[in-house]
Amino acid sequence: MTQQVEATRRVPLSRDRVLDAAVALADEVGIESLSMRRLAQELGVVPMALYKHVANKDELLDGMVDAIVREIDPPVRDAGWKCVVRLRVLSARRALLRHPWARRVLESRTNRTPAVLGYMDSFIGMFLAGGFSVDLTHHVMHALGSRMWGFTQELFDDPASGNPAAMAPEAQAAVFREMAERYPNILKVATAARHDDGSVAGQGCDDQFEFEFALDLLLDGFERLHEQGWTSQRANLVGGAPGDSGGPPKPRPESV
Amino acid sequence: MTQQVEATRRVPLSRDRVLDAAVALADEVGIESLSMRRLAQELGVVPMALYKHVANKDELLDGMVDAIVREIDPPVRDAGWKCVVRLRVLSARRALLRHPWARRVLESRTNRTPAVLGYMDSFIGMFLAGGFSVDLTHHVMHALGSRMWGFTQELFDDPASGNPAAMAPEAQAAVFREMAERYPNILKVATAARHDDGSVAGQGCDDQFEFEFALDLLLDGFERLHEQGWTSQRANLVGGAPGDSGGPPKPRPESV
DNA sequence: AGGGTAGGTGTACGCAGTACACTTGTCAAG
DNA sequence: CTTGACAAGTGTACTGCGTACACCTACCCT
Repeated sequence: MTQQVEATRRVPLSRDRVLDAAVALADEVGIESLSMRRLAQELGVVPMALYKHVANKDELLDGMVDAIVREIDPPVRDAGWKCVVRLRVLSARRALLRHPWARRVLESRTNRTPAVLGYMDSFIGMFLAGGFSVDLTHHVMHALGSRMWGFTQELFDDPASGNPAAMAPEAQAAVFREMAERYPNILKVATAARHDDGSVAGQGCDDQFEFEFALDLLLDGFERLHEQGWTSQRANLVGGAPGDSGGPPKPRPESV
Repeated sequence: MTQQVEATRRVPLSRDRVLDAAVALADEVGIESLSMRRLAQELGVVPMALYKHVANKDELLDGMVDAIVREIDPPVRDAGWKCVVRLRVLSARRALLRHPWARRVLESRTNRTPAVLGYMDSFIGMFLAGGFSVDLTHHVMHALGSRMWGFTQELFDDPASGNPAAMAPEAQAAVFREMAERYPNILKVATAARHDDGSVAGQGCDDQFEFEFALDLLLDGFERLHEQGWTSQRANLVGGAPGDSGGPPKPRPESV
């Protein structure tokens, strides 16, 4: 009988099991529905049991982020910095797209977890290995910002339609007319983006294309600065703008 | 006596009064401590009273965002697109910096409020007025992304120190040693960024500089594409990559 | 004078995170 | 074989949240 109980006995929880379950649950029901109680239930356990394996919910979220970040491929070897960086970012993008909630969580955290730091460190290393100065690398990392993770914020998601097709065509037309009047420019680019791929209701534009467009624009900018031997003339902080060292971005002090 | 009561009687709530109080409270105690209950208390009113003026908390947050967005200056007139865009973004940045919580709220919302749409519309208008094609404008807006609002995500905030100076120097040294071992590249750029302005404990780098650096890098990129008459050859979606129309960003289909 | 209505109130519900004291299962040492 | 320590899981309870719903009340218009 004892044996039977042991046979039925669940495998004990562990931090990894908790984290994996949390990731799976978030994938399934969305991050906003991920609660300690719900997760516990999923694991067939009482809520407080989780606290034996994670300190609190924040630490749980950190662990989830770390798990995703570890999915990102390591940098490819023996290639130019541009290619290495590009592929790495696109790998990150793939990982993040597998878990749509990851973007939000990553943004909400003041990321100091090991995997995140490790990723950033190796990211910096890619530029340094490519011959970038520490100075330029620093600014370039800032310029890349969260695009390092492979996401854009789609502030722009299909502005014309609330629920794509789930409203009466008359109401749809009314919304459309209203938009045309109030936000003519948005409408222009929205409709232009659309009849490229024919659909009105579907996804307005190709996110992957937009992402790579922006990424390449930045990388090309970095390349130009690097070739020119750009360096941040900190002089423009204390005095007049010196002879622009050839590079384009030369911030004029705008009196913030 | 009735008069006396009337004299003491509070001015009635209104949507604007609620919104203003919410903004002020968030400025003061942080967005995460802004609750309906707390806000009601601040206004000397019972929580449910607020619901006579805002539908729910989400709508409250939307209203708060709108209030901030309305603080952004209108575009300057009679200047080149680059200057107009630049100044507008920097104005947005100033507005957002006045309310540190605004970034997070703006990001968390699926922004469809009037002021936000209005801002985006006029933003698009600036490029179109500068002679950009609708097509290029579209991609450029994506590339700008949330930088349109004047913020970077400071994923990078001073990686070496938890609480700047609030820890024992020995512990500080230990952390430092640990960092040096595990994240040597982060350490390199962090320390380099630092001794420029002398302080070790303070803000590691000049956010405004970083922001303008990235912004100008993008704007210069836009300018180059515009001058070249760049256009997105959507052909690369259906067939082979056509003769690159001169512009740098030419996404290779990377098999996402 | 009367009644509709906008604005403010009170009570209550369900859900969240988690503190704290407890039982239970496992295994090593005596 | 007992014992007892320790890790893992439990139960109960607290506080705070957003908000539904029924109610009151003071004012304006007829």
